[in-house]
Amino acid sequence: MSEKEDAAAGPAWSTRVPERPTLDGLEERWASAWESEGVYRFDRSAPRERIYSIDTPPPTVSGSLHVGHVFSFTHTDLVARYRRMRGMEVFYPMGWDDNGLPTERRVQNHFGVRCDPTVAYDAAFEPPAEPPEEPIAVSRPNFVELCLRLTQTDERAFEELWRRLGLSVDWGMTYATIGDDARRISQRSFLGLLGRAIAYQVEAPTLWDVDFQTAVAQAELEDRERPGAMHRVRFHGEGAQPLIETTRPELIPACVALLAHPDDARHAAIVGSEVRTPLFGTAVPVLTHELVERDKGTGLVMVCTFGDLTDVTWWRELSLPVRPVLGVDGRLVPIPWGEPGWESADIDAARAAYGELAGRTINQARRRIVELLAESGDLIGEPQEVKRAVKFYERGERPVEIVTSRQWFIRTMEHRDALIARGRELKWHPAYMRARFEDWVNGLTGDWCISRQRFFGVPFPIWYPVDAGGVVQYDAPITPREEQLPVDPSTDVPDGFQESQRGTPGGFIGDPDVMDTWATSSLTPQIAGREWIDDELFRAVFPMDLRPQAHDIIRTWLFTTILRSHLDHDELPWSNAAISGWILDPDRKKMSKSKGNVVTPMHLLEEHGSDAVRYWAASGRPGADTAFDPQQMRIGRRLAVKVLNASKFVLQDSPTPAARVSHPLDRALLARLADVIRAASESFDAYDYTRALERTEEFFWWYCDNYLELAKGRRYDSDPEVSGSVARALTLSLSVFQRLLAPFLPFVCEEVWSWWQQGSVHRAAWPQARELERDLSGGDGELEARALDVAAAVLHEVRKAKSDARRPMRAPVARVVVRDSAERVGALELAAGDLRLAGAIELLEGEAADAFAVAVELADGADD
RNA sequence: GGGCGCGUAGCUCAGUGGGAGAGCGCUCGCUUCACACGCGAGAGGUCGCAGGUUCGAAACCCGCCGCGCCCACCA
Repeated sequence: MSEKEDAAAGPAWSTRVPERPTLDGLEERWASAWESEGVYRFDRSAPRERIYSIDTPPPTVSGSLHVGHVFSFTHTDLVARYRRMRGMEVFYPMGWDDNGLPTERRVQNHFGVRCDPTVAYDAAFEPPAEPPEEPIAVSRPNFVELCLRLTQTDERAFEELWRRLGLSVDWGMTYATIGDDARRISQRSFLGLLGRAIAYQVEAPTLWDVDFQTAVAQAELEDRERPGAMHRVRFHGEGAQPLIETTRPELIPACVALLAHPDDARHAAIVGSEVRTPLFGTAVPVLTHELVERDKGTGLVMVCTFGDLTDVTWWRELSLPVRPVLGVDGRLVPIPWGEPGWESADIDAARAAYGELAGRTINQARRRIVELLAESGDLIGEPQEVKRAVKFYERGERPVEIVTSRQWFIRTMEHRDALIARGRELKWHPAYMRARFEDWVNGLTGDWCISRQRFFGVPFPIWYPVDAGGVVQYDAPITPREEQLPVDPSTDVPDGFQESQRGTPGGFIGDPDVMDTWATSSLTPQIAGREWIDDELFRAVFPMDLRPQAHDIIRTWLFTTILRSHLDHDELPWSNAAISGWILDPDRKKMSKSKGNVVTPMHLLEEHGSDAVRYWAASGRPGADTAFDPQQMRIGRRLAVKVLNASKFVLQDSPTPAARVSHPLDRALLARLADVIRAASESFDAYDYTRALERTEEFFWWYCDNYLELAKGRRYDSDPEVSGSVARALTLSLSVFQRLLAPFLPFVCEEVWSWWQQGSVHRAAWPQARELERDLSGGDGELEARALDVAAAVLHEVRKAKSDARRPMRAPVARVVVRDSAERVGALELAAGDLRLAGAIELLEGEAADAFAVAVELADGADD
């Protein structure tokens, strides 16, 4: 039982049972009471072993929260509330992910500005009231300021929603991924990796989005089905005229080789020879490689600079030359035909043909070259329509290309084995989610590219010297001192230089890029725990206990967070990962805006009530995709109403409880309750909140339908031992139910708790089976349990008789004859008097164990 | 092509070696002194298909079919 704390109750805690309890208004009332009482405040003075720390997912603020957020954030809150009631100090901060492209795009449109890192910072800059036609160029620090200004509005709306949903976050601890501290920690970690040569810079083929004109990472790609066409194209050889098939004929000028499989006899004759490309007459070798698939197309494949990642593999392994034709803007660049690397059997023809393509976009160039190939007779047959999966940047609108550029990378390939081992150290909930992590690590094809050619993000804290000849010395980066962080090299000046030297011979330039958003998000445990800024706090919360997140970002957020912690701390960032599923609409598709079926979360909370929505969320098992189901919310609301009414029934006019529960039915009830406490606790310990809810809820309904009915007749019994035993069983069980349900239905449970207890239920002790030990000691548990079973069964038969006779439930009973096994009849004898059937009850012993039969005679006459 | 998950009542799902279950929906009944945001009762299923293991399989094994997600060297 909760200890009565003297005078701890504020004005919000009343002590009266209302006449007509209602759910209306509970959210506002208790959310503000929790805030003013500091119920969820984190006490950092607690020893580490009593701290439970959560690495909350920071939602992207430039967008809106949707039903899926409500779903998964509720799961985390269930665990947080359970651990808090178990006596843990719960470190449960909230972060805002305001760093990245979505915010950048919103700010551009909202204020009518564009970021130009070459512009100087203007401390007095104020955007016009109305966004101008032509965007105003502003410095990166000014742009970041505008981002922060806009995201603050979003963050307030998000916080309001989370409070209404009842997340037990300590709102005194929030962070933003673009905030000063996040930039400081992110830049410091980067500099550490740079010092250890784990971060490095290199000019290499990189995945490239031509619209955003930035490098992107493997983890940010997704496949989309796109219609394409397969073209059969003839190359020119001495005698042989080999055919290839390609979906990307516009890359023929970028062709550097043809490949066949080493065992493919069909092409053995030309392997080792040279052939010339159609239209351009460039000589390319015919080589072999194991990766070529014989049964695709003609068995000959064209290698270009670069059509896909396989081209990069072949280019690397076969030491092929490069012939880049694609520019960073997705258009074909001018080519100096005749110069080294661009030789041709017929320079004029090559120039003429390529002149038709230069400056065009990929799609335009493809259409034109098909016409040219048809005219020259090198296109064999008609192009065949094909469906093909094409890689897109997940936010992009055109396929990613591969472009050679200078980028920053973090070494991951050499750590793959260690990362797999980290994944096995981590406790996954559910366990099978680990396979997704291992699949991803095993499938990595290159180091993690972390630089982006964008503006709103954490800048690389790097400058480069410019030599006397004006050449940038990329190999000799200048780094800031730690205490200078965070720096923006586009406006800050490195030690020993003046601003006037920026971009001049003998001067310096800043690295123009920003980090991938995951390069910062991968440090959320360090950011939330304020590593290096508040090391005492960091030591208290890191490594954290829990990472909650959805399964779609295992390859990004979960993976990169493990990587960074492994590299910087040589340990896991957290000991448990709880993976939530997605919300599916009734068609079993992931709910998304494009489907037009997104319901706004605030509307849901207003319509059904927060407890009801939480109940629905809690019914989604860890990891399982769950259907959006308003019906389930109505059931949750029904449960909340039941909690109100059952609590009212137990608490109103309660006779004086005895010091101890003494009667068999009451003792049996408490014994079953102890089992439920054990089951719910075990489930919560295993992060299976759904099972904890199911067990508790199932028994609570049974309790209302059966035990409370049995108690009705007995609680005002003239014998104070009977009434005292019932009263004690009722108050003990009510206290337990209110606490077991508190994580799921925090508002209604706080309300009913306040009617008779001091302090918040959310800081009360989680129920323990041993609270009931004293009342359960002695006696014959089995016999008493059987008595309760049989009594409930008889009650059921009596109701059935009334229902079959279409009589009201208050119809009097003349006589009940129960026939059952000797064992069960014996048990019922203990409780027969407590059934209060208002009529005679006869017990007969039957022959077999399944002899249970009840004959009910209803009294004739009026029902009232 | 590979991996993971799923397939049980009209719907959403629980059930992992021995009685086929819950809630909703449906049908019928009832103002019952906590609750009409209620209460009581009832109907409803060849547990995806086909083999195997076992005295016994919804559950364990093998194969297949279907759905979803992730991954892949998708020319």
